[in-house]
Amino acid sequence: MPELPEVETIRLGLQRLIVGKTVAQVHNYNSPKSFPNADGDVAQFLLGATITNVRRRAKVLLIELSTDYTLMVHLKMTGQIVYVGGTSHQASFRGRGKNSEFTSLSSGGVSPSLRWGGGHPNDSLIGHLPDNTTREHLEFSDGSRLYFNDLRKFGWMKLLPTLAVPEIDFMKRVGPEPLETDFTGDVLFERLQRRKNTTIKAAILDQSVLAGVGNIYADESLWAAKIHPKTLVKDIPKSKIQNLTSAIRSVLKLSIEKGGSTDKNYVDAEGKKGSYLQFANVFRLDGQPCPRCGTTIEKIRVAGRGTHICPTCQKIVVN
DNA sequence: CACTTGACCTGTCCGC
DNA sequence: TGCGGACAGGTCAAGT
Repeated sequence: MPELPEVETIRLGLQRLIVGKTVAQVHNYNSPKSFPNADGDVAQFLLGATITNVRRRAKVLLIELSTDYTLMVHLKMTGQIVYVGGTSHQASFRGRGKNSEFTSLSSGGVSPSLRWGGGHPNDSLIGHLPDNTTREHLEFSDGSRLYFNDLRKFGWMKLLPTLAVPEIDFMKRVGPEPLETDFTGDVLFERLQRRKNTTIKAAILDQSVLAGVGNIYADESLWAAKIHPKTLVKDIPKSKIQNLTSAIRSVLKLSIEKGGSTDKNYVDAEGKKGSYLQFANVFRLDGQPCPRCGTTIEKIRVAGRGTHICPTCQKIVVN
């Protein structure tokens, strides 16, 4: 699920919702890849800590604490971070919808109808929490809560010293942020030199080449730049990489504007779905006409991932 | 080192 | 309706 725009959307929500709050309780359910229990170091550096900032690097969420520790969260495929505000009355969480304390349902933020979500546009993907997908859950001193849900248990939440964050392997390896102003075609071209003999799709999914692109935005960007995803990196002229760079940036920006993509699981920090997929041109649109030329969109497999292309707009170039 | 594949998990969907 | 297999947005370890 969450690629850069989804994680950024969550970050923006959390920045508004939890900065300044103090952690009063930590609950751990079944999260084999996360910190084990609300005891020991976790309790020492998490309990009583105040949230000072919420940052993002690539697809990783960095919740900074007054204890100079950072809560790192990776949502992987099905993770969710959901804030539930307000009272600490247990009864508030019973029943789906009408008594809900979810900010998304009480603040009038109604998602537009969704192509993929199914059901009524007001439906939340979230029932009362914690539920059977909840892996961690923080309770703040004002009674509001932050839930980490993850159906498939690929995701994790870890606590480590803020100064140690840049030292972990992933952070050292990860490539540039594509929405930074200094991310130019020249930069991407240079980064791609490490993956010259693989397909362009595999290359842009590689987080060491650039940060934050996943399957949805890879397909959308390659369609926008008119590049076949199976094209080998070495066969793509620099001018095309310039186009791809612009495409990646505009696709990611549009998705952030739309609150990200909700296929099945993704919701923002307030439980709301994102609507980007309504604006997608190829992703999951196999069988439908290409918006640019009308050719039927196909689904193929590239780099082990389902991949959507317009066979007319996107041709494999061979040198 | 560069590259590909399978594993991690659980749920859903599709065909028989 | 039930069952088996393929598949799902991400990364990592292990293989070639």
